[in-house]
Amino acid sequence: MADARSGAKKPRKARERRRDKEVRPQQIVAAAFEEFAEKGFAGARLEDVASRAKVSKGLPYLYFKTKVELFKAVIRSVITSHFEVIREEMETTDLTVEQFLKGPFLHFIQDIVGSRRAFIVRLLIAEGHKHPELTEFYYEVVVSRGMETLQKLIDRGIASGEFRSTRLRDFPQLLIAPVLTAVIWRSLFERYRHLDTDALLATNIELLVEAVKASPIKSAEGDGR
Amino acid sequence: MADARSGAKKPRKARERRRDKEVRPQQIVAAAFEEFAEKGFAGARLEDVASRAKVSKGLPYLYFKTKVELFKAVIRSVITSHFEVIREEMETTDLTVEQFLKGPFLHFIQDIVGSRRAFIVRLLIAEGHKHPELTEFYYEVVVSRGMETLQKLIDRGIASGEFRSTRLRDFPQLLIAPVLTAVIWRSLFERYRHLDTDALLATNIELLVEAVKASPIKSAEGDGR
Amino acid sequence: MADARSGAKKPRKARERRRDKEVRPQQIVAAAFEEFAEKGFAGARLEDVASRAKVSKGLPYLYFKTKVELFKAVIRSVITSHFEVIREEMETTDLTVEQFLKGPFLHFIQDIVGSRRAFIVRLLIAEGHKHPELTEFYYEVVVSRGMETLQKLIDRGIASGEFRSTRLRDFPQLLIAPVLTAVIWRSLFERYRHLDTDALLATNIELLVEAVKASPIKSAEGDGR
Amino acid sequence: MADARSGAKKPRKARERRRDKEVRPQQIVAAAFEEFAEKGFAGARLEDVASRAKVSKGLPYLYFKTKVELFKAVIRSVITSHFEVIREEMETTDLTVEQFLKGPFLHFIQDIVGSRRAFIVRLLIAEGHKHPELTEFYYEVVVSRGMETLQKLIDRGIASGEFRSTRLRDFPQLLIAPVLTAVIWRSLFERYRHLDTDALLATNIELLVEAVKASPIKSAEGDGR
DNA sequence: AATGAATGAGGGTTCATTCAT
DNA sequence: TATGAATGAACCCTCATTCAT
Repeated sequence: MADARSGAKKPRKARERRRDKEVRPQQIVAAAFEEFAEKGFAGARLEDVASRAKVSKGLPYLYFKTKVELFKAVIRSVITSHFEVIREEMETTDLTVEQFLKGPFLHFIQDIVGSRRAFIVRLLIAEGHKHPELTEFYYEVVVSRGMETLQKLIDRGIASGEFRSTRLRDFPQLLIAPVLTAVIWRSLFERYRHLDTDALLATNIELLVEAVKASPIKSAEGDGR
Repeated sequence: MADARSGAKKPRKARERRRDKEVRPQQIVAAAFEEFAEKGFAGARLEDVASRAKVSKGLPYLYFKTKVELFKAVIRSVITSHFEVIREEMETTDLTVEQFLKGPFLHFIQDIVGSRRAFIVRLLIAEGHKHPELTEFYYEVVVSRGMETLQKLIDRGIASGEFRSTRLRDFPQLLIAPVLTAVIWRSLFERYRHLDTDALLATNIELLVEAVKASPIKSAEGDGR
Repeated sequence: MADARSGAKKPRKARERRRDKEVRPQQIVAAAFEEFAEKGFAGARLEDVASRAKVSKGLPYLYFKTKVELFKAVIRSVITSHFEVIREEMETTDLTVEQFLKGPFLHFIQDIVGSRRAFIVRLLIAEGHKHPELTEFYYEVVVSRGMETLQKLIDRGIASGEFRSTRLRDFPQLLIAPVLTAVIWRSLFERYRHLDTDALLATNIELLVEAVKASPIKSAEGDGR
Repeated sequence: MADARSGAKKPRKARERRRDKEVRPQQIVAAAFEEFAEKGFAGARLEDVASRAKVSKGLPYLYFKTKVELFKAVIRSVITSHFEVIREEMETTDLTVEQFLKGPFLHFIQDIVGSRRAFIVRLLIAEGHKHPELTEFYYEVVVSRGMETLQKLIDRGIASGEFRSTRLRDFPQLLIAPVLTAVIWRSLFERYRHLDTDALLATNIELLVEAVKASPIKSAEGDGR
């Protein structure tokens, strides 16, 4: 399944061993991710995690002291890194804010919904309050920074005259809110009624942008509100 | 409904018992609600439910065959009834759509966020996929009808010329999305950063209405899009 | 096995149930005693305790929160009460001190060696340092009081002129020391070489008494014995 | 014993390795001793033994087939040799028996109590009955010989007229009994109440000697008994 | 209808032991 | 000889569920 081509008896195993050693935690975390995603924290059995990762029952404990520790590792593995990319882009782009929201940003959140990362949301909602440090970690790394960055983006739009000054600035959550809805719909209601989540997200951004955009003409007259 | 006048020896006790008989299940469901809300389905112990309801450990089994059955009863008890009221109002009101959204509807969703009912959301997200019938029930009774009703409302706005014809009509979820966000924020992140959920919800509606409203002047000129 | 004679189907069970409820903890402690005595704390399996007590695996946990708790209960059950009797006797007797030591006291310690209580010594030696509260409890209830009482006894002998003033008074442990030896010999070496523990204990007391006795005439005539 | 002068490439390493080869088992046994002493047989983890000995987890298995085997090696290592010295001295000394008991013998047993060797007592008491061969070995090498030697010593005293003929001869354990008491007191009760174990042991010997000594006058007449 | 003692399957965790390197 | 990753049996403890009363 991997790059095995050496005809000798053991060299392949040797290489695998060595690689395994480095990959094991990831393997286990990946398996745990699936199990947790499917069954929730309490519902997931470490034995199943192990056998999904094709290792023995006891091995996960070599890398993760407890089930909770493994759970945290799972959360961290999903969170890490994905958000930095879009953040940087957001701060360095030379697109207009509207273009950015309707382009890269929209794609980013559409991707989230489609990706397995979305499960993390369910996990956090379900178990978060039992693991405050984890929630705090998530808040610091993802939520807090995300909100800040969005706020800056909107502010930039306002400063440049592209947007009116509205309360959207104070509630950047509104740009994200449908992501949650989409994720949850997919995992709960999709089987009863299909929801085009891409369009849902696009529509939300369109409408919000429409609402806050300084219309060429309007700007001459003041913004009614 | 509970008026018993049986001339037995201990009339008062008899009456109490009769009342108990009717009230017991509610008592238990209420206690279960609290436990499930605090600890999730798997984390809640039937023994704790029982003692919270001040009944014996075995009693819940007289009314609910299994823990799952009890869980379902909890979900149903929260769902039931609360939504019918607003639905009827929505269909019979003679407010303009904008007035309705910014008035009764806004209050309704603001209430949800504040109420204990909000926990149900977390429960459903966490456990829903394991209980499809339950999810289906919830979908039918709350989600599906809710979306339909909102759609009708928006359509009414369009028909009356109050609103432009936008895709909001296809995604009434957008009017609700921040409710989820608010509920989850409250239960997970409030301790790190306060969020004014009432304002969040209000802002969302304002912005969406702003976006879809047919502005008197605009209508003459077309809406740029 | 018990007093079953009622021919009816259930009455016996009913009676048993009720009695069981009160006796269960004792039953379990008794079974635990055997298991711990045989295998030590770590070596004993709660499941074996349960089946020895003819109850289900989980029942012990209804009465004892943890294995350690059960262990403590075992220790307590053995300690309690047995020592008070001899203590009182020691303080109220009108025998001479020599008579008391060679009579009631000797019998008391001889009994200990023969009884199952002796196992407790092994348990404490083996596990005591891991359960300081337990050890402290044992020290307070048995050791400390025992030493005090013996000291008083010896002091009485000195005061009455029966004994010389020797350091035995400071080390009443010497009157007890062979009990430990006897217990341990029995459980470890008896199979290789028989030891008459009764005689061992008797000899120790004889010799110590001989050593501390103030025989006024002795030097002149030999020791009346 | 370890002088290797092989002219290989890395002489020093070679020599080290050779030395290691001989020292390793001792290293491991020493580490195991500490662990067993602290935590008992079941409580000690082989991994801790290994890391205390600064070797890898698997190495102990190269020298000791199982944990039990290692345990036995520990016991043997402590037993061996220490007792031969005093035995020889006992048989070749030209001190009087009283002098010997109050001098070298007393020092010997006082040393035991202070030394780490004392832990062995706890280990044997706790686990001995599970390892009969071990117990037998201990009995043969230490107990049996020790008792015999003491008996001979006492007999020598009697033969020389230094001692009366008493039952102490049949129970030389009495000279040793307080050692057990001292060891156990130290490890269990010392924290609650200090015991001067040296004085305890000295007192025991003094009193026993006093009891069996043929008083100058008595010796002329014979000891009535 | 109600109690709560009792059951026993199930899951987290540990650790002696193995084995590929 | 030495390493330490990996195995898997075993054991403590929990808790949904039953059932005699």
